[in-house]
Amino acid sequence: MVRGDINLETRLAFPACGPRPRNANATRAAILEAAETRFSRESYDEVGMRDIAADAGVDPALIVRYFGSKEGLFRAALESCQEGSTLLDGDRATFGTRIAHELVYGSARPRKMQGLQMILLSAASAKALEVVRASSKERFLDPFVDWIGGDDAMVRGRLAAALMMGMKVSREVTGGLDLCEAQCKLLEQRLARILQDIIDGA
Amino acid sequence: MVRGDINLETRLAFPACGPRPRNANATRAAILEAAETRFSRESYDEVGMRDIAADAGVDPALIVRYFGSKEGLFRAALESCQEGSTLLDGDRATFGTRIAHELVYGSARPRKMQGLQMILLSAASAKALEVVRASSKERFLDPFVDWIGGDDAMVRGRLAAALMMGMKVSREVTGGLDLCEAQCKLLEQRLARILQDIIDGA
DNA sequence: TCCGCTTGTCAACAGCCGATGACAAAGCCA
DNA sequence: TGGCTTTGTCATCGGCTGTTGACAAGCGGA
Repeated sequence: MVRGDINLETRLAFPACGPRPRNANATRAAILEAAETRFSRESYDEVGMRDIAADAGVDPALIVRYFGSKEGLFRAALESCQEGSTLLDGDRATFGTRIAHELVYGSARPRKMQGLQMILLSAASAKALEVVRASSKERFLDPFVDWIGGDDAMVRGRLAAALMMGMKVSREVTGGLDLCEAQCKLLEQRLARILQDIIDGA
Repeated sequence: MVRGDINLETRLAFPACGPRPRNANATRAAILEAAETRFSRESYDEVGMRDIAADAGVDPALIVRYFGSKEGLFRAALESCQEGSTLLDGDRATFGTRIAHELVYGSARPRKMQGLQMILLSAASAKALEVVRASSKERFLDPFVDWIGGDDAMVRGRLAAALMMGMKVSREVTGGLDLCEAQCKLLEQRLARILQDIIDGA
């Protein structure tokens, strides 16, 4: 988060506190971080380069300089995001419960599934879909399938991934507020068992 | 499909074959049909009013006249679509197999799940999401939950809907070409059983 | 000190978008 | 026939988008 001697908050609070310090690495990183956040909360089409630039406290032209284009930035953000995925961290036997809890009770703007969120949000946009298609398989699905293991791991990975993504979409669509406490708990339990059954191959 | 004495194909082939016949109902219907098709194939943000107008062989200004705005047209298209949903037609005991077959082997541009596809594609756009939130529950989820029945029908409906939507997204993201015949068959079987188990409350 | 490369800033471009309002023509009714 | 409403056409608006190129300023090496 180093960007010269002036941090993001200060810069946002006092936009006219002088020109941006010359630091290419920090600037690049700031843009990338802003892009990850934006693209995991809004769809590709909705996010403007000026938005990202403003978040990073940077001139929009610098995005083009460092990432070539909006599509290039999206690609970089997607790849950067998925590297940090912690989906598969933890005991295999508790995979279902962990994921189910995250899906039912987790923050609507999680850090854990940021890559998944980006894929989901931008799957609707043709341009972004190209990028997603090119990298989601090897960066998300393949590791997941490897982690599952076994003959029909691809099928099981596909099922589990579909269920996870569907739960996210479903929550997005309904606004996430239409179930009472008991129903949430029940949903969590059933979801956990289904997920676990899928990866266990039951 | 009646629109004066000149049908859509003729009009597209000969765009200069005279002014559009004066027929408000037919024009409205043509716009609505074009919108349904477009919105179920591309996201809300990607579809332009000029695209829809061109498909319907209509001046873009007429869309505003008849539906108020792009958002109004989307709302109308969504409502019109979901009325014709045939998801729940058929024997309850074969629900899983029917849906699974449709999800695995069905056309990428189905007529059956057009409403679902619209919801999915446009859930990423903030403006469309408002509309979707307002009507998807009562027009899609509630009938589904009623059809399932029982105490925890809401939870089960949610799970099944999530799985269905997730499969659609998953297929979209991967391009739908990454499984061999045997794997498709296996996927279909497992999906069918999981779906059936969900609605049966197992 | 001067040069050259890097980095940041700014104004502007072409293109698309949704939406508006003026206008023309068709059809209907008195 | 004359007038009114409905329907369709067209030009255009303001705003936003991604992208570009000119320009300025910092900074290190000769």
